[in-house]
Amino acid sequence: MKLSDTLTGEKRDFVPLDGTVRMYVCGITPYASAHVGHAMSYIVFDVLHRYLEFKGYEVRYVQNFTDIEDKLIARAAAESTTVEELAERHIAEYFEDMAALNVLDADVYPRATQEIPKILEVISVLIEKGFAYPSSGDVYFRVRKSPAYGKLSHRSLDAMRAGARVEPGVEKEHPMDFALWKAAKPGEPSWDSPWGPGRPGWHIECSAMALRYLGDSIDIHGGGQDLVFPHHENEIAQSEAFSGAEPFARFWVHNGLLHLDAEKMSKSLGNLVTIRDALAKYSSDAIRVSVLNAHYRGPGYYSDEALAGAERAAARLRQAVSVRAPGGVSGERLDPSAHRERFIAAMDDDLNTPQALAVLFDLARDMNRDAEAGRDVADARSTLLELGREVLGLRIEEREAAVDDELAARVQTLVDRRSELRAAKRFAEADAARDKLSALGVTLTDSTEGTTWALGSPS
RNA sequence: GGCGACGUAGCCAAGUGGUUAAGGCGGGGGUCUGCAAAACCCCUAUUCGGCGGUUCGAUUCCGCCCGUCGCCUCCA
Repeated sequence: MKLSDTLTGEKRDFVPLDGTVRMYVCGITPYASAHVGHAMSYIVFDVLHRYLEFKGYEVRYVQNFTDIEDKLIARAAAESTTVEELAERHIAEYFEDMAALNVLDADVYPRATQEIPKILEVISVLIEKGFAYPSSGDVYFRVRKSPAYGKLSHRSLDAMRAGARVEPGVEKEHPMDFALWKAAKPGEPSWDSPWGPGRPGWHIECSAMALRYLGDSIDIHGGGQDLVFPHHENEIAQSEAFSGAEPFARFWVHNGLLHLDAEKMSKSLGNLVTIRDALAKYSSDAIRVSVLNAHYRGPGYYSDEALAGAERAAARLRQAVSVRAPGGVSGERLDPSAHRERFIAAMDDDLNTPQALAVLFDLARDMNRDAEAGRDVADARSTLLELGREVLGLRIEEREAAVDDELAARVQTLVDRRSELRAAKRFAEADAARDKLSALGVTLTDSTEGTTWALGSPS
């Protein structure tokens, strides 16, 4: 398959270094509930994960939690709790959110606070090699020592220097030098180090975890586009300086950012919709469809209109898997192999999920049409479910009725009475019964085989 | 200011140097139904931001312009 690489700007053939694909995706900083922008990112990498496995690769997927960081410290203080408690709570919530979105688990979920020895090792080696220097309890990375600094984000040190913010009271050799280790302030969580008590800087934890769990050279490093600079730029600099191995990551994969009302959804802007908010209104299939309906590298848009449309689209797939030829099949069958090939070709082309989804919709239409014509669509149904579920992570299942028996019995009684009225052609009374049920949120579906009902709007 | 991305039907969104420019939503028509609802089927861009250039031919390649957005500071 072909995959885009932010570092080179190329779309080229993806072949793992060896039999196992090593994939590292930057995880969350667990100081707040995850929002739908996170959902977009992790759905994208979930589909990449799933597709690589579908292609027969073994994948070792590592996703971190940065559970010590300025925001966590500030938020914990504001909530009068500890950093650990705050992080633990949001990590647990994150796992629930991901499960609800049908995102497969990574193989390892390392946490910064549990990787301090490796972090200290990396920093020590960087100092030994001259890539880092202590400065009054802090340790900084020396960007001028790294000649290729800026290669990922495609900018020069000079260009960055112009806009660099100079923090007062910090003694750095260059404005762009960044902290590997931060001296502890009173009351902050800290760990002992050769440079005094402190905590890791923002970028070092990802380098340490990637190096520890995946090695010096990994196949895919992913994250949102907003991480390209400075986070990933710094990760490359640190990791390559530490190991001497290049490239640190063979493919840098970045997803576009989710927008809400024409602006990027971000924590600082405060225009957030949490994953829980979204799941309260829309199914995970709808959320996934809305994400996968656009290419991962472009921006995404979250709006009620878009999600409602995606909900209808997801329902279309769900409906298609239940179609059967009325009155038996004629012996001809719908052969889905061409659809399957088109789907794979689309996914092979840098994960073109909009096109892959389109193939599934084409298949759904063909199934409806052919079933009506008396053809056997069993193979097509298997293909639709295989590709939709395994690769795109859709559930494609009937909504849970979630109706207790007592209510079901009462509704059924009313439905039966209406059926009797209809049979007697007392339509005015029958319609009144339907209206009454409708007011209770029950939708009726009449067919030649009788009347079925469901809570809420059908399918 | 520097770097980068993008502008395709009412909305979202793929795509291609040249037979009919995917798909979804919405809208219109039809089938089904006692009537509905739901569902399904069909239709829905002579045209791809504007102006030039390259070419036999460009929406697709190049240049300029206009517009939107992102990064350069914490962010998936």
